[in-house]
Amino acid sequence: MTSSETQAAAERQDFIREIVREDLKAGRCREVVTRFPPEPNGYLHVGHAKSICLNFGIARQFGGRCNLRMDDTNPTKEDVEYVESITGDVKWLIAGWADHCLGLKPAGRTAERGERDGARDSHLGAVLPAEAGDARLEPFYASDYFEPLYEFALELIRRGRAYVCDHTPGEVDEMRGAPERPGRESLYRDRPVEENLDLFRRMRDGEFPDGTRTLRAKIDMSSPNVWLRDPVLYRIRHASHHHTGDRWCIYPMYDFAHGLSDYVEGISHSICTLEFEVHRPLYDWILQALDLPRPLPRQYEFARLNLTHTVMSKRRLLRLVQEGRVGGWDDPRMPTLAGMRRRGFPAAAIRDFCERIGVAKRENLVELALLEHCVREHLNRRAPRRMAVLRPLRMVIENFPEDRVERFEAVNNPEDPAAGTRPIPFSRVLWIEKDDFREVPPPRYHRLSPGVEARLRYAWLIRCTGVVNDPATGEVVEVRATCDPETGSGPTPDGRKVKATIHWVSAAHALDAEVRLYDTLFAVEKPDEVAEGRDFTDALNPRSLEVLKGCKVEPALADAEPGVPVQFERLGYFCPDAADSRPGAPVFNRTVTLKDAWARIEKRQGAAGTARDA
RNA sequence: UGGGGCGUGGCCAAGCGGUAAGGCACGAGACUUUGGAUCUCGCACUCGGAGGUUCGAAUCCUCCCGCCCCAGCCA
Repeated sequence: MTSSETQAAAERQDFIREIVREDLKAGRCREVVTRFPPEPNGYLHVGHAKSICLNFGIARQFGGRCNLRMDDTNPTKEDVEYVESITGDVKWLIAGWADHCLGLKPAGRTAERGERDGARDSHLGAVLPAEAGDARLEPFYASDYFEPLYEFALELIRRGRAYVCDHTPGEVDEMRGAPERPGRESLYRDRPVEENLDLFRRMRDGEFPDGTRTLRAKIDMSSPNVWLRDPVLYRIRHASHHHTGDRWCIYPMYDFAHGLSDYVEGISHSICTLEFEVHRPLYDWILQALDLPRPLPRQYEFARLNLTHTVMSKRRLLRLVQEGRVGGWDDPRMPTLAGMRRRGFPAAAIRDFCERIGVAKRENLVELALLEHCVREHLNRRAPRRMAVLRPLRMVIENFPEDRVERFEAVNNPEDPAAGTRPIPFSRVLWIEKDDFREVPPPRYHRLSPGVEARLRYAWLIRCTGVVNDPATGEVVEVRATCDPETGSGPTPDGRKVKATIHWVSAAHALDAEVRLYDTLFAVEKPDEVAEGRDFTDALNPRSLEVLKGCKVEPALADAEPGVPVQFERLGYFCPDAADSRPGAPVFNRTVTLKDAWARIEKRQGAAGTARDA
């Protein structure tokens, strides 16, 4: 955890935390229990990170806990692959920050049924890592509550608040009415309790095919809030479930399962996104209709995160994966936690980002630049510096003997003296970056060109004496230069200054590497807003991935650890790809570029040129 | 046109009746063996609009305008 995180946690203030603080002060709840309840039907993305940071952040700040729960009430869309990735991603994101607040439960345990103050109750408390001992823990599952949920449904029927409805899906749809027009009551609405009980039991026993009957809440078909027009509570689905197997053929709907799951786990604050705001009356109705003995959870809503140059809906991310637009859920261009991790984004940087974007109720579109800023800020302080040449151009130091090797001490991290130094070999033939040489330098370009003197990072000043061109294409294939060995570290003896410092790698000592450069997945800020008749995939950035082979990196990079970021000086932050990098054949992912003043100048000049031409 | 929300600088976002925080982005400069980092300065006479209440309004009231969400046996 960073010190800014400690500090910010104390000051952090948003409308939800304000409510929590008030609830605590007024004694409306004794402990703060939140939950993060994803449906295991896809991978987690930055939008989820916002929710995770909010829920765990609150638990952390107020000494409570946050349960990880699979909201798995729809067997047809969910899969264990997703519960595993979700669990891993959550643990990765909160590691070293809020893992002590992570509420899990002993593997295999389901809710305890019982009585409390004479009322039917069901409860399943969390186990925190500190109290786990040897017990194997796992996330909570809404599907673990299918039995108590079924009991709650029976109770609703007994109370005359729910009934079995035989209308077809089409009829139900048609009878629901429209937002400005009331619906019509089901023909089965006044079925006697006993008949409802019998039918519902037989639904569970598998006597009826899918879609033939539902259990519905008896509320108000003329409510202006359509979610109160006798919403479906249970549907029949003869499908096996990733967690409960074939034990059930009726499955509860979100609205019925969610609030009651919150209740079972003793959640105090149930935080979700804005689109559930209209469901809140139903959330409350269900809990209140049961006269439950313990305090009821309360639902609060905040605006979900939108990020420029990407899409966030699971449906669209799934399409990118299924259509092969990306390499998978963990493709480094994806806004998924798995993708960002593979790309090299530190969890702490993502948390910092989530903190900076704030929590409010207004719709928002956060610039990707903020996320990148957080990543750079984090990495600048800790990533070791290394030299790497991405697009090698041969340079010969004419006055440096063929057989000689010099070693310079290079600082590992100027931001962290404790990181020490390392030796880097220097010899007659070097690789420099193609970008660092121009035969004809444009205005404001102050790197190398014929006749110009520049600093070789950590080494001597050199002066370009000429070039060797490809006779066929005219392309520069070699740069000739002489070095001035009087110009060691520190200022030059004669006080002469040079405009540029360029990086280099000794050709005789360099390692070959593959480097993957990433740009935004989408070419436009709002891929969700494409023109009529076009698809969001039309906005995909054709240059989102550039693979460079034959890059030259300094010897110290031989033992770079997968997933651990380094800075390639003057270029950006990179980390060995966790999936494809091999000891003798490293593959680096570019996490993010360094801020680049020259690139900005070039871009501006380019833009000016276009404007003139137009 | 029913209901539920939301409108503060390019993007986020504080502000809770006392005279517009902060961050990102952007611009200028200093420093610099990363055109990196760091540092300094600049960047809303104004809070969707119009009225009203008040000594005083982004904050309270009224009306208007705009945007988002809701009619899955998805979550």
